[in-house]
Amino acid sequence: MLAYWLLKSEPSAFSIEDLARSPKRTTCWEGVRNYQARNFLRSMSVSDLAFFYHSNADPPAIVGIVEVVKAAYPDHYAWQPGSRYFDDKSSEQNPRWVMIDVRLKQVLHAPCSLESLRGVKGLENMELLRKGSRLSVQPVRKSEWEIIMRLSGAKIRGS
DNA sequence: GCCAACGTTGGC
DNA sequence: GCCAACGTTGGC
Repeated sequence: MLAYWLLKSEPSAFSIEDLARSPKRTTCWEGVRNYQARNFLRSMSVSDLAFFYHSNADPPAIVGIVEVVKAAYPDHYAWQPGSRYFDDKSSEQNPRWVMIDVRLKQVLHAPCSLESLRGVKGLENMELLRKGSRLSVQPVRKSEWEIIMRLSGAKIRGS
């Protein structure tokens, strides 16, 4: 069963333009260091779709659509001393954190700013819009996905 | 830059 | 197990 997600990235760290320039428009999604977010990464399957969201941006917005092309595997950055993602409690023998690979499917012609999504009927319970929401990996309901796809004018089929 | 909302850490 | 202190996220 195809599932839908939302992935946050600060464009100053890694933007949708960076992804568009990446080899095969594909990147690993490393650095998630929150247990709830990690568990969502583990739940992802190849061919699941996700919104690419620019956080700490002007304006914060959903800017594209990516596809999961590799399911969760150990995040080796956690083992690298000096990496900003280093975690001495993670090891090759006992990996604590995981990453996935995603490929860019589409850059939205009309990005959906956070502000523009507030008040949209059907998005009342969306995690992204919850006050104080900080989850960097979050599930998106199919109904929410379809509403946003329509708003953005994106052409990808959601089935 | 401010600060609310979190998650984590560590003393007890 | 509680909870205060602290660090981080991320909108504004």
